[in-house]
Order: sequence, then C-alpha cells, then structure tokens
Amino acid sequence: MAETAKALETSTRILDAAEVLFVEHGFDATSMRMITQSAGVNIAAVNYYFGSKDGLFKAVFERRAEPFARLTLQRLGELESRDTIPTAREITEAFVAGSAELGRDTSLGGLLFVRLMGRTFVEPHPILKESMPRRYGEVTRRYIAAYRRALPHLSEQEVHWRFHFLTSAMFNAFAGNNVLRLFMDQPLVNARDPILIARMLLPFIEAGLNAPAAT
Amino acid sequence: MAETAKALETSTRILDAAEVLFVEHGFDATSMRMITQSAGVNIAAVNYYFGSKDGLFKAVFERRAEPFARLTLQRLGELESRDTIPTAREITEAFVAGSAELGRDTSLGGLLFVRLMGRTFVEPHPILKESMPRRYGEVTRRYIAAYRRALPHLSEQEVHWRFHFLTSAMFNAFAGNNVLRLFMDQPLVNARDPILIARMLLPFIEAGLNAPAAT
DNA sequence: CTTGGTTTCAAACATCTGTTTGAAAAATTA
DNA sequence: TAATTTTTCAAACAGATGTTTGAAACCAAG
Repeated sequence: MAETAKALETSTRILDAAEVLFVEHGFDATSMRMITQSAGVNIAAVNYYFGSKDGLFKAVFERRAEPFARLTLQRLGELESRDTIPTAREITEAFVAGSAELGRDTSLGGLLFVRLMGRTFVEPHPILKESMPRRYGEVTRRYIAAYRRALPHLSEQEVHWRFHFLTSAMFNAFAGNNVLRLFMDQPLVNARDPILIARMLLPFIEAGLNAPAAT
Repeated sequence: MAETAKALETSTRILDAAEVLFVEHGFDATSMRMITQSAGVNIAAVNYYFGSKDGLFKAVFERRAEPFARLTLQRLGELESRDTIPTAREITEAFVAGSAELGRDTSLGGLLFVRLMGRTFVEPHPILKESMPRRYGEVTRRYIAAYRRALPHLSEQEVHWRFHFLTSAMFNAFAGNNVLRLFMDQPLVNARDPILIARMLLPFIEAGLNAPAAT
C-alpha cells in the first residue's frame, strides 16, 4: 500500500466519487457499492485503501479541510496585518470570500465541501468529533476575536450567537439548502453562482452583525 | 384497522418514538427495529398501521405540519388585520413566535418538528416533495408578500434571498445546529430555551432585512 | 526472465435491512 | 356466550449492508 502512481490514481477516484455521493445522499444512504461502482473500482478497494467506510469518510473530509481552513484564515490575516481595526463588513467579506473562492476552484471540489459542512452541522458524524475542533478551532476563535473587536457594543455571548446565525445563513446559502426550493413549486432563488450568493449575503449579514444588542 | 382506542394508542406510541429517532439520527440511520423497540411494540405494527417505513415518515410529518402552519399564519393574520402596514420587525416577530410557541408546547412535540424541518432542508425526503409545497406554499407566499410591502426598497429577488437567509438562521437556531458546538471544544452558546433564541434572533434578522439593497 | 511487492478481483462472509406471513390473542359485536 | 373483527406476535422472507478472503494480475527492481 505504498504511494505508487496507480494507488494514488484509484484512491483519488474513490475519494472523488465518495465526496459527491456523501454530499448528495448523506453517509448512511450511500452504500459501498454505489461508491465503488461510480468510481469504476472493485468493491474491496475501499477497505484496501481506507480500511473502512468510516475511514473513507474521514479521508474525504480531511482532503478538503486544510485548504478550506487556509483560504479562510489567509484573508483574515491580511486584514489584521493592517494598522486599523477591521470592520464587521470586512471580516465577513473575508469569511465569505473563503467559501466563494473554494466554490470557483474545481480542483478543490468546488462547493462540495461547503455542502458537506452544511450536512455535518445537522448530522454530525462521530468520526469527525475530533478532527472538527482540531481543524477549525483556531479559525473560529480568530474570527470571533476579530468580530468582538469590531462589535464592542455586544457581549461575548451575543457575538457567539450572531456568529451562529451568520454561519447558518452562509453555509446554507452556498450549499443551496433553500427553504423556498422546498416550500414553493417554482422558487425564484435557485442560483449556484458563488459570486452572486456572496453579493446577496453581505449586506444582510453586515447589518445583522451591526444591529444593537438584544433588549 | 379502525380508529379504536387501542389502535390510536399504539399508533401514536410509534409516531412519538419515530419522531424522536428520525430527528436524532435521520431517516436512513433509523431502523424499523429501533423504532418499534423504542415504542415497545412489535415490528409488524409499523407496517400494520402505516403500510411502510416511508408511510410512517409521512405520518410523522403530517401530524405536526398543520398545527405549525396554523401557528405561523395566525400571528401574521392578526398583524395584517390592523390598518397600518406591518414592519419587517413585526413580521419577523410573528414568524419566530410560531416556532417559539411550538417549542414550548410539548403536546405538539416541542422543537422536534422544527428540527425535522432543519433536517429536511439539507436532506429532502422524496416522500415530502408533494406535501411540503401543499402545506407551506401559502405560508411562504403570504410571509414573502408581507415582507415585500415592508421592504419596498428591495427587488422581489432580493426579498427571496433574505427570506432564504432568515429561515436558515432561524431553523438552525431553534434546531440547535450550532456551528460552534462542532468547531469548538466548549461552546458558549448552547441554549435550548426558545425565548432566549428568539430574543437573540430578532435584532439580527430585523437589521439584516432592513439593510440597503446589494450593490 | 525471475523475484517480490503491490494492486485488483470475484466470491463469500455474517449481519442487518424493510416487509410478509399465519396463527394466537384481544376486543368488539351480536 | 358465540361469532366476528381487530390487534399482536414470533418467525421467516428475500435482498442489501460493510467487510474479508485468497488467488490472480500487474508491476517494478534485480
């Protein structure tokens, strides 16, 4: 099980197929046979390369986790290297830009990972219980710290609440988890263009963050 | 299979157990045996009363769908029976109050149904493809119409986008699908109290809705 | 060409899935 | 009480699940 060219080829074929299927149908509704069939690979290949279905899921996640964290942190770093305190708008732009950039980069799986995130919030797979805080603990802490500096009129708790709200809105927006798509026969809003989504999101979130504290 | 007292008793026992398990683990990860065991009922009872697992899921949904729609529409109706045009804040209060009231009413399953909704946005079960627009098409149309009157500076599209954002934030907030819970080791925000959630939500959403149109 | 490690493959593994059966038990009606 | 319907139950159904096996195929190095 060394890193030969062949091993890398088939293992990434499995990862690519599994990523799409996990995002589309969820972990439980995606069978080994669906994955291997879609990847054009023998059934035993998954256990050969990843040990188990759980191991494959973890590998699917880990492959995208670091690039996404890097994208998201990079922008914030640039912002904080200036001499002025970043505004809530600027911090949000940095945060949203991370997902938007990912969405345009097909070599990173496009929006698939963001959609996987959106799924994971609702249905957290136990296998990610450890890697999630490890990979995104710092990202979260640094963004919240930046927001706290930008929003001194809010308590720490309330900043956390608003971070909760904005991430819910953002991830679901990029993931296309549209309530209207489900409730109405022909929804007006059905765009998958990351730039448009970001443009619609920003004024909403900016104003929401800057709103006065709850009474 | 008539509506005897016994039939009603065991069928609601099944519904109660299934509701919790579907919300907790999702449709696919919940087996017939988990449901019947939790309900203290024979395996065959589900098929006897609901025909199939799909039929049970639909029944679980249908039981709560109407009360929730009624709660949500009632408040809006009161608002619109006045002689002044409701503000975005008031409309949002009506919308949020529906979920908050449901959350406090254990006889309606509390927040379980809202959490089921949150799941369904991410993972829409085909069995609901028809009942969702039928049950919530009117709710959605009327709320969006009210928002359009309150927000004349926004295009129809943009009102739809913001409705998308606010429902994402709201449902995930009530469902407790907290990003922080997943990303951080000890999240500050972990409340399940519907009143607190509503209080935190309102200023955020109000300001987001009233924000100027996207550039 | 041969050797030794890597990768593929069809077949089978035990276990779990949703569903059905037919008879026993319970409740209702006559 | 007797007849009839409704409800429960253990057992079995066929099919799908993730995983393992052991041999064949492949491949690069000696």
